[in-house]
Amino acid sequence: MSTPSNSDAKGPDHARGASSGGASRPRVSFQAPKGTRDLYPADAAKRRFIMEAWRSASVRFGFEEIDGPTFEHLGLYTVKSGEGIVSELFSFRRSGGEDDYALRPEFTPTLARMYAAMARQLPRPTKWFMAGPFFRAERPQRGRLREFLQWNADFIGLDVPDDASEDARMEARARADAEVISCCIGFLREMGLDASTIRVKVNHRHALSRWLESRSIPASRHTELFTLLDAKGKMKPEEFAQKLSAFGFTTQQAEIFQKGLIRVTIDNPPGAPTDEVLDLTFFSEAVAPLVRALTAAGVLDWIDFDLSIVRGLAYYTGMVFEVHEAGGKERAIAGGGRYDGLVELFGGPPTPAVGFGMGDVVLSLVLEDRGLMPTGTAMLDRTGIRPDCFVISNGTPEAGAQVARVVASLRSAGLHARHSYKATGNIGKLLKDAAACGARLAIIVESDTRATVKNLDSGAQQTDASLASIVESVRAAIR
RNA sequence: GUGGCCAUAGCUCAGUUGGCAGAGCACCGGGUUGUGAUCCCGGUUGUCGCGGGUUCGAGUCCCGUUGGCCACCCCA
Repeated sequence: MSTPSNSDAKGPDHARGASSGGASRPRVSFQAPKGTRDLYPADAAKRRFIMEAWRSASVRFGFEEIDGPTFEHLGLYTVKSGEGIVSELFSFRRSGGEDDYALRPEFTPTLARMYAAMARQLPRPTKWFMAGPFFRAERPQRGRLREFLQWNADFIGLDVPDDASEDARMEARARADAEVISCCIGFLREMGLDASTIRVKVNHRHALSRWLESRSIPASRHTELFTLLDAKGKMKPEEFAQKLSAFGFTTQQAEIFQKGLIRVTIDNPPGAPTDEVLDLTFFSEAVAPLVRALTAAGVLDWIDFDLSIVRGLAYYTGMVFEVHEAGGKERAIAGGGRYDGLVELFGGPPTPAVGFGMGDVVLSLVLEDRGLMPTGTAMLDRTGIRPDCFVISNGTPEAGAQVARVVASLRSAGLHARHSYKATGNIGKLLKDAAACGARLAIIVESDTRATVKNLDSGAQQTDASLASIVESVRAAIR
């Protein structure tokens, strides 16, 4: 390791090896790439916990699991989002190849591609979910990394015939919208969150569009209004009101947009005569079926209707929503909406669809902050990796000789059995080892035929158990 | 892409005007009490993120670079 450096002869470009081997080597970084995570056992358990909960909620709500490639042709993403998206992607070309690829930054294009390819033979509606890694070339900060997990659930097509009336289709869209939102809420509820800590903010693009149309404001300016509403929080109220006046809204009306929230119940729909400042008739008509469907699903108490939620994406065509921690300090936990034109854009038949995505980064922050991320044996239980038993010797040679045999027979029987790798015969230290790994039972081998079975949760112990029937004893004790 | 702060043992951190690389916890071994604790003794752990520069001498000062945290931007 004391080889003299020959960097003088190699020049500065070769003097940067992280290795101390002496000979020049390519520069190697021993740090993980920016915005990625190394998952040690406790971290991997958290990931598994979240992934399993996502899967469980999806299955419970009748979604089927799919997945696609983690990289796609670069063009798949520029079709929807334009060339500007490229700087946000990890894109690459294989050495010697001619095609450009990109690590997937989102799932919707893959979903639309997969659906379009099979549309003729898929049931209506089709309900799909997936959860997996995604990649975005953004600068990391709180709640945002370059590699993260995302859960997607999508409801594609409607549960009515193609020739159904527009009213029937509107009701069907609202049912689908509500089912997707309910699935998201069902997961959050399972995590221990509730309507006082989490708010689901919902808006409907038809409401604003029809309001603008009624004022003869051309469609070309609708996007401009969406952008302005999206930027609401980043400007002073006076500036916001002044810009809003360009769309015919008064200062008083701007205050309603400023506050955003419209709390709605089934008995108190928006557009009631009490709303004198801003005529909410269009909003009311747009969301009334959705309010009914959310009520039927039992989740209306989680919902705030919020006129300022627009989502950045141009492709949303109806309901849009975001899920926020009630304190409003974190980034959005989840977001989604209706995108009725997207499947067609990817070569499929005209197909209404609604879905959402939820990342693991903000979710984890919220769960950790509220003490809802399991730790210790609770996490081992939730992820199914808690040891059933920990086999130790009482320190005598004849007992010590039996440990490996006992462990092997327990493992052959399908039990999760561990033992100590320590040299000590100190029973107190070995029990500490057993408790540290979260084992339910400790088996203290006492001789070449007998053992003590100790329940590490209760402290109760059964003495003089037979080694010959140890598997049955363990099964009985952990039942 | 822009800006601020930061990087020393496995973890949390100290390290004075530049002068021998440190503490607690953790971990490992031994001892005591046949039971997870307490206690006692001993021990391991360092490319001071990386690469240059200044200097007799750099963890410390300077430059660059990588990574982290935070804000802006963006947010599928």
